[in-house]
Amino acid sequence: MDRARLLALLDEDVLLASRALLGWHLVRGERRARIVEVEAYRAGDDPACHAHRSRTKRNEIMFGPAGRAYVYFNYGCHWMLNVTAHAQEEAAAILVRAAEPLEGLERMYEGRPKAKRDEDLLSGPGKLAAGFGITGADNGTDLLNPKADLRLEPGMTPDRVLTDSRIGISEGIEHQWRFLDGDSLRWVSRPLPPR
DNA sequence: GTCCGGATTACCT
DNA sequence: GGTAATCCGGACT
Repeated sequence: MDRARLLALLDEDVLLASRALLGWHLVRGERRARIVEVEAYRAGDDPACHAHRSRTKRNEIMFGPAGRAYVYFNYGCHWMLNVTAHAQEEAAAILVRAAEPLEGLERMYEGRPKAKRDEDLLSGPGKLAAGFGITGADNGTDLLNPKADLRLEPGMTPDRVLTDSRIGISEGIEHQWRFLDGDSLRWVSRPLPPR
């Protein structure tokens, strides 16, 4: 999976792109982590998506090109990192929920001073943003540009992908649009429910 | 394991 | 001016 292939998937189908995004590396300076958990959101048939109701100042990045960072603040204390998908009217995004720290863990602990174990560093969307120092200033970054400060790089594709309902929403819970690397469950934001 | 406060943004009335 | 928001961390049991 190279950048061109991921970008094509982002333009075509946010659900396939979400699966494909698992295993990619999120890189900033000396910090590097492998994405192990994501969620898909899309405007057309998904009331949980910020772009479902209307285009606003907050969500307008989602209406632009695919592969950009959509960063927003919520609950008064947490930044969230999304990757935009689709194009133009078909607004969609992929929320990056958790990653396995690979390099630059000392820098991640600086952003997450209360973390006690490596598993606490990036195991949640707010934690991940804090560990990478992601804020609204990163909104709109082209994550597939190899020269970008914050970017995506190809990594090891998971052998098996698990699905679940998305977390923290009230509508659209019937969709199994949470995707996890089945062999990296120690790094995810919350365990899968028993089934 | 469960509960509960947090403190900002931007959308809406 | 009100409120809801793709949640986290600390304090408990």
